[in-house]
Amino acid sequence: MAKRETTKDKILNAAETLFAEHGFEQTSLRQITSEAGVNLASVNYHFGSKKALIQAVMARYLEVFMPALQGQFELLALQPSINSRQVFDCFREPLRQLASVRKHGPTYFLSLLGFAYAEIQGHLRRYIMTHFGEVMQLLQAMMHRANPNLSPVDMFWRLHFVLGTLVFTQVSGPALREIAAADFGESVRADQIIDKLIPFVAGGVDAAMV
Amino acid sequence: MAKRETTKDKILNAAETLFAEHGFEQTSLRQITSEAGVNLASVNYHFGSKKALIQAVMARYLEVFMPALQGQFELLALQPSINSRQVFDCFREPLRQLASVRKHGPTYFLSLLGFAYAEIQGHLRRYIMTHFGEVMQLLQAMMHRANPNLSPVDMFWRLHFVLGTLVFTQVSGPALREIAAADFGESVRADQIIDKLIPFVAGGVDAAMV
DNA sequence: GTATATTTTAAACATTCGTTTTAATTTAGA
DNA sequence: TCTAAATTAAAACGAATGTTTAAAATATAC
Repeated sequence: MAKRETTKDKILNAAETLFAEHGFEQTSLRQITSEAGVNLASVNYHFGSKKALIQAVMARYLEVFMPALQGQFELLALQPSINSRQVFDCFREPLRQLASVRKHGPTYFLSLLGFAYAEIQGHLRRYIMTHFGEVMQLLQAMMHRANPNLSPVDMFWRLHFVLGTLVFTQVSGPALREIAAADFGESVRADQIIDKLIPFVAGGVDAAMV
Repeated sequence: MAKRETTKDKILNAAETLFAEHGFEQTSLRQITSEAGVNLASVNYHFGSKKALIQAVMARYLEVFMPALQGQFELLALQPSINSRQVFDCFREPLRQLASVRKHGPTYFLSLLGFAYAEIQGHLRRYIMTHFGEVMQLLQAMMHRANPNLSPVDMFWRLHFVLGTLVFTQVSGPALREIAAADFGESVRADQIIDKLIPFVAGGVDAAMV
């Protein structure tokens, strides 16, 4: 039967694509409703406000991604010894699974996360901490087991450096991929950047603190 | 005699502070002219447009920073062997010298750079490449000498990861410093973050490519 | 000192944005 | 089928933005 796509879903899908490509603030409700083929007012009718729409778009992914990530962490926690590389590799499978949410789910999600952090820093941090605090604590615990010599405050900073790298890469990803393709003749798919990213951040986290 | 501060300079100083604190797009011309105590229209009279004002603010720092950085690179190039850590340490002194431009020059500059990259990616990249291409080529040469085993394309990506880390750290710096101070009781001055950053990025660049 | 050029000022302009309103239309329940 | 609720539609609102205009004020040159 496959019931016809509802207005709410049309908005979510159009918003997600535009948000991932141009950011939240750069995308207007008129662009979204035009792309979705619905009336402008329906966003406020179904979601209440633009901010609530943004949150709904993020939630659709986070509710799939976070439990999957937690599962990976719990699996890794069984190991007798852990290193940073293994912790970051935990992100791969949950990220891949986002393809079930939407065709380009993995790419979209990272891009959304990047813009969310860059544009509305405080809100996203608070949302993640209140809704998925357990996963974040697990991440911290894993990182500490992987690097017990690093002080908590130094680990705090390095984890945010990691986040920064991820965020920036996704936000400026299309432009960088274009340059890389032009300069080196090597075109990198969006979902392959994480293969270049993980060794880098693992190396950074494991670096000696001078 | 210390001639009275001209309108143009008043605008530049007010704009710089507000840009560094809230970003370019988040800062309106009315905020700037109000803070500077000048008329709204004087921005367009003296600079032509907001975009030109942004460029003027950035240029004031880049024209001091880039030649100083080039000097450091040329000094390092004389060494028989080079490692990544030494390359990144080259940024310290030029950054410190920005205090001569303005009281909080070093902090402002990094913050501006962060916002510039996050908000108007293409423009800044193009501006830097056309005006300071020689310095950027020197940086690439230095990094290649420090890590000859890394392919050019991999080095390209890692350098942009580094930039991303820097950018993000500065943009979300105030919020992060606040959290760190609250959670760990350790308050870090803005200009001290770079001490935590350099080992991280050096470790990331030197990581083995799996 | 006067005329010219430069700068400052106040006001309005033209867009764009998220949101609200009000009426029309569709859907669902009795 | 009739009625009430839910949804869609068109239009306008109110606020904010960068920019332009045209007159007033100031500084500069002869």
